[in-house]
Amino acid sequence: MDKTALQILEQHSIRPSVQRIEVVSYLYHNRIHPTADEIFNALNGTIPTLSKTTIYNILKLLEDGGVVKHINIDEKNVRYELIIGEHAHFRCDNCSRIFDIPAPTSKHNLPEGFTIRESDTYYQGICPECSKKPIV
Amino acid sequence: MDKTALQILEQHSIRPSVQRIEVVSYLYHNRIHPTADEIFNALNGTIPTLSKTTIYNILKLLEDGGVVKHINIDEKNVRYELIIGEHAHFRCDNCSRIFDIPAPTSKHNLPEGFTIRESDTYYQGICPECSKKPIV
DNA sequence: AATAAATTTGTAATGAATACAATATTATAA
DNA sequence: TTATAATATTGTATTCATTACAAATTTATT
Repeated sequence: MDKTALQILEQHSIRPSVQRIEVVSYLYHNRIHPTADEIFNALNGTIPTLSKTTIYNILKLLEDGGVVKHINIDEKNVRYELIIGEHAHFRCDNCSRIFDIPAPTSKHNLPEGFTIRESDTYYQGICPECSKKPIV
Repeated sequence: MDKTALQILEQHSIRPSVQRIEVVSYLYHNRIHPTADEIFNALNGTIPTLSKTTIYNILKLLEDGGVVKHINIDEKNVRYELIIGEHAHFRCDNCSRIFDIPAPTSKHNLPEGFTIRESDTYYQGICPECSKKPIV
């Protein structure tokens, strides 16, 4: 049982359960911005009775509770990550992996009247590993 | 028949057709970042035989040809816009409309080895109109 | 006009996400 | 503890955007 995951849930006043702890633990230890499906497949081994609906339920709960954030960089599926310090996302055109990248230092040019709640920066290009090998 | 839309297609070496001209024309005159479904519904009146598959086909063709770009700010549907000058996108939390906003002046903090092909900035918050009226 | 190529269309399939009701688990009251 | 209420999980069915694919139509070429 993951102590850190339990703490994260408690800090956000979300009642822990085996399933919730496992989801948070998975996101904590696998910073790969997984889809709901990937999380389900990863946890189905340890929790054989797991249902995919539960994953969706928990992700919604965690998002409402401010524990996770979804990422729209991939047009197929929604991806999720634990909310950590501010950063940007980089998706490699070649291997499709998503990397956490330091956020740019930006001066926003917002017209009069707009109020920003959140700002996200998405990069696309080639990651260091794929730069070294010939593009498939 | 929209002369401008025809020109845009010709500039990108895409053979014109009634359907293609109408899609480009719609995107040119309606800067609302529509979904494929919205485009279909808007054009189905003028082209009664129109098929939704055609809209998807054309959007893919236009995207490959560098005429349009898709936007992932909305987790439900993919949205489209004509490629114009660089700008950021702002989605209003209240009315869900997407606004074109001047791009921020950014100094990117890319780690060694990453190469950027494209960078997108997405804002979320409250638009001027919704700031004035009480939030629903 | 005949034939080939390109485009559009309709239908069926896919697959992520949601709705919902049933079951199981946990907390609370007696 | 036992009974009851509240919460959480699960399975199934549904929705809906998108894609696959083949037939029909339109446009270009010989």
